[in-house]
Amino acid sequence: MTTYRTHLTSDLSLESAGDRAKLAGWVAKVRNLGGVIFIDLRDSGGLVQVVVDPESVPTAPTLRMEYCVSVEGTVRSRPEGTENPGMKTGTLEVAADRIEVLSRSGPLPFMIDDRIDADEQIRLRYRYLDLRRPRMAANLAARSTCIRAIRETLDGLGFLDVETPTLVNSTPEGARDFLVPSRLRPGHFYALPQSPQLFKQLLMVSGVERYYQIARCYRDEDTRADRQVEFTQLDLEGSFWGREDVFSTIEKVVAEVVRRLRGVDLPLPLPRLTHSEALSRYGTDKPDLRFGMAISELSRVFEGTGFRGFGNVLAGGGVVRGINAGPRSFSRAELDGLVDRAKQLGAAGLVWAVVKDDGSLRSPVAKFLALGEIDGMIRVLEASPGDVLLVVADQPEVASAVLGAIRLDLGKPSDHDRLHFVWVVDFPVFDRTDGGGLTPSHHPFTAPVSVEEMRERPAEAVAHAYDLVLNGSELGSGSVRIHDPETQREVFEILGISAEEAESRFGWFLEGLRYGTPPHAGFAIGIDRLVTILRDEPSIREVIPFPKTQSGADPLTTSPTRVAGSQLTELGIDLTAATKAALGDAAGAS
RNA sequence: GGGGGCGUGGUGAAGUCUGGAGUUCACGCCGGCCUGUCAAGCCGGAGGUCGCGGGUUCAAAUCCCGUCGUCCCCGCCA
Repeated sequence: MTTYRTHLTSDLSLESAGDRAKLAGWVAKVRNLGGVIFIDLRDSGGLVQVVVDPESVPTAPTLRMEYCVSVEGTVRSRPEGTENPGMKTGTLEVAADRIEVLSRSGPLPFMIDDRIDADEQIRLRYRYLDLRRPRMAANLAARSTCIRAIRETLDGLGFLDVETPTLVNSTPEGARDFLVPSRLRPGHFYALPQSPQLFKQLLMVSGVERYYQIARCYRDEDTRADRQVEFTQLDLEGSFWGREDVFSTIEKVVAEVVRRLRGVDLPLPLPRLTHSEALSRYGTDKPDLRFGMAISELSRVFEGTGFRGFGNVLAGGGVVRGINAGPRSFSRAELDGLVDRAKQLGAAGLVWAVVKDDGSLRSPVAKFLALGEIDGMIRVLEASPGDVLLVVADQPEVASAVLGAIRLDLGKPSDHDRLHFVWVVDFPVFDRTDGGGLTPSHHPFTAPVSVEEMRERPAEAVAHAYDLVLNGSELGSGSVRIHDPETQREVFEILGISAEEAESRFGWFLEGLRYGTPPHAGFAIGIDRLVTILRDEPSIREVIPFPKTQSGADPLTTSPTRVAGSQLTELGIDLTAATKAALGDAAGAS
């Protein structure tokens, strides 16, 4: 098969018993019994046991863990009673007659073993060893399979894979850009792209009609378990498309990825939920629908209530909402902990109530509630004896956000064995900023459903914008785009971006829109996140070969690093005195 | 920018609350024994500035202050 081998370990089976085999790989384990030596040989296909008998190999070389070796021998079934059912190749072994050490390994910084997790920083420092672990190797393979499934699906649908630049213009809104100084134009900078957005829209102007790209994107923001500064997305756009074309295409892609990585068929079409419904029922725009515990509206139940805690809020335009946390045996301390948690999340308080067998409530506020209110709560929350009910009275967004967070605290499954995809549709065109202004909910190139509505009530206007959510995680976003320069101008105006400013920053793009732009729509899916969930990994870093730490460092290469002063001079860059001082440089030196 | 967790031979953990000799366990490493093991077994051995700096104390892995690294979360992520 190659210069060094005839078989991968995964090629071996009982049917090849009696065959000659030349294997090459790494020593995963040595069991030296004094005469016979067993080696677990690992290659990219898996593991197989190699038997080194002193009669066949009188002068076996010293073998230690992770030595890279070449083995020649005969495939045979294992003697009866020595099979290992825990091993894929556990019914067979390779009887070696020649062993050669191709290269030795020093003592390992940690064991190459899925059962043991070394400190992540050490794993990253020696990532090349970490990636030898079967779980990590499988993650790399899953990532590759995912991208292959995407490409094959989209190639079959007539999409064109087009590359867009990764040295682009910086834009002040959105995430921070990574900047790249220009040597030929000192004082000028490129930015690394946060997404290929404007280029793919121009490709629609170019008549590409169906575009996709596996695109590397960069955002200079703090990382999280599900975010890296550098990440990969499937970026996709179609001309003469509305949102249904986006949905059906993305659903085909996702279903194929899930089929190959999970071996299951996703029921299509995927369910949909409106943005406002997601917020009111789950308190978030990325609801985890693997479990219920939805938020219910209780305001009408408490209309005219004598309980001032609720009555005052209702009178002030607030709402009363609650969740049924189901049958639970919380201690008083645990229930009080939930109240603290609600306060920490910004609610004035939280009312808990346990349904008693006789249909009454055990609750600090039970004595303030009318019988009809208690019955109403039980009816709306579909509560049974033993259920714990949690109620928040506050402004609508606060009540839902707090209950949504507690819902996740109490109910979120810790694994991703089940998959629950949902489209969250009808995002607003704009969100309110803290200062009371408007900011794009998605991005400023998103088409409003109705231009009239956007003009008249911009803060309430609904956009042709949608997210794909999997198990409470935002996988990606998309929208129908604005293809009409006049509408684009109006959006900038509402955002407070003057015509001159829009022209100077996006003029190159806006001009393109003036040359017969087809209606178009598109989407982008975070590949790292998708693979993370499908592999049931706790962090995005587990599916990225060489990820960065929370401080943006790479323990393997030690990047980012300082550069020679001459490089900075060539770029016309001078570090500030404060930076030099922090670096311990003498004044003037760099 | 903020809140929290963690940092102990090469690795993982216990010890820290309640200060008293670098103590313990497992893996790995080195040497020896062992011919059907498979997280092999048995015997012996080496290996640590308890992240770093300062303070309190007769005495600090342990208490206090600071700092660095890392992880989780909030902010942030059009």
